[in-house]
Amino acid sequence: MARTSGSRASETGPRIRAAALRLFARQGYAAVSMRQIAAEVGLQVGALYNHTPDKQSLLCDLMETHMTDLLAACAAQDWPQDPARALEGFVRFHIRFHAARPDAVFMAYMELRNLAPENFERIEALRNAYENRLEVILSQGVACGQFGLSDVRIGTRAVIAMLTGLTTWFRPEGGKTLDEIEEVYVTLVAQAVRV
Amino acid sequence: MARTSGSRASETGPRIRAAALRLFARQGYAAVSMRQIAAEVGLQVGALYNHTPDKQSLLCDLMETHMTDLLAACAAQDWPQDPARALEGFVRFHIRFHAARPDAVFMAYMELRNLAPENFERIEALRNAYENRLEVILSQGVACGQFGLSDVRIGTRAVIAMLTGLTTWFRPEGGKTLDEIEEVYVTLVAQAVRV
DNA sequence: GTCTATAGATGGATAGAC
DNA sequence: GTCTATCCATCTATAGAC
Repeated sequence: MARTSGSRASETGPRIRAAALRLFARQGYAAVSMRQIAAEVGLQVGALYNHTPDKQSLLCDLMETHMTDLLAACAAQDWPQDPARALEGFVRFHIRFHAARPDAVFMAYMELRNLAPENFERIEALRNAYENRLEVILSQGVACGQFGLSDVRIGTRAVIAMLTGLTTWFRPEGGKTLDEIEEVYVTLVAQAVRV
Repeated sequence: MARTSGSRASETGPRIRAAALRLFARQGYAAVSMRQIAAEVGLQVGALYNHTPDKQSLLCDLMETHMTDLLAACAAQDWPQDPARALEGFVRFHIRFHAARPDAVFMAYMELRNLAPENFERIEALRNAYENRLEVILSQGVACGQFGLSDVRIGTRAVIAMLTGLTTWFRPEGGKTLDEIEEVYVTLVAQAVRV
């Protein structure tokens, strides 16, 4: 209560996580040291351990936060009954959500193998829950004859890979706006699965 | 000439590279130690340095070998004049080549950021040369009115991402054979780009 | 809650004997 | 060409002063 020293103490945790996210995404979990994270935040190494039990927990927290944010945002969307319209909505939602947080997406994709086994299982379950949203849409479209997909499971993975791949090359300063790219993807996906 | 000691000395280099490839793909470059690689081959650490100047060169060699193999195989294909048939050929070629070497593909994709800058540039150029093969096919299809793609550059990247994503989940022991999966992808891609 | 200091382990890479 | 032994840097995590 005596000190007001610049910022609330409770903001240090989030700042550490933000720095770790940046660094993990750019250099990879194994290549980033706790010292580097501390320096990025303006702390000494020891101080980090007031905010996380260890490096692995830091990674796991970031991954879990990203996945639960994704699932929450996905659930908050309103999903049209019509499969074709739902699919279009999914493509737009996925692109916008992922393009808005490239670091988290990149990390979530690349660092799965650096999770301890029990952490991996939990994160993997969250990921499957998300992909299931798309799989249900494709199934419904096939069931009612709107989509001509010969294998829903493969189609789901193909579409997810195509959409997520966008974040590996999209740069806001590039020639195309995100809106323009979104339109191209909407068309590509819609045509790919139609009868 | 005196010793025949089990195997030719000249096979040690390839065995080191094979072990490094396996480990880099499974755990990531930064997470793998030279001691681990040596143990996998049945050597002590110091002996590795008779076959590679350092760890970075080992990674770079593996990446470059993979990319030049890919380009050579791609050039050896015979490519139909007709864009639709060429596109089908590309999909089949890409899937087969990549499914046959999942470790190399995974490493080539994940470890780009661990290359020293000058190495990165060289590998990136090789990658662009490969993607250009697809871009040319799509351009020709658009030019002659067979494809309805609204942006060739985006389409190229979307298709590559979709195809390469296959290697992150395909397992030979899974329910589908590679041939079956290949057919699904051929259809998905052909439909995605048609007018 | 952050600091300094350090423990204890492990990393890449080298030297010299064989 | 491989071994043993080692240098030296760096790493994660902890201890204790403030």
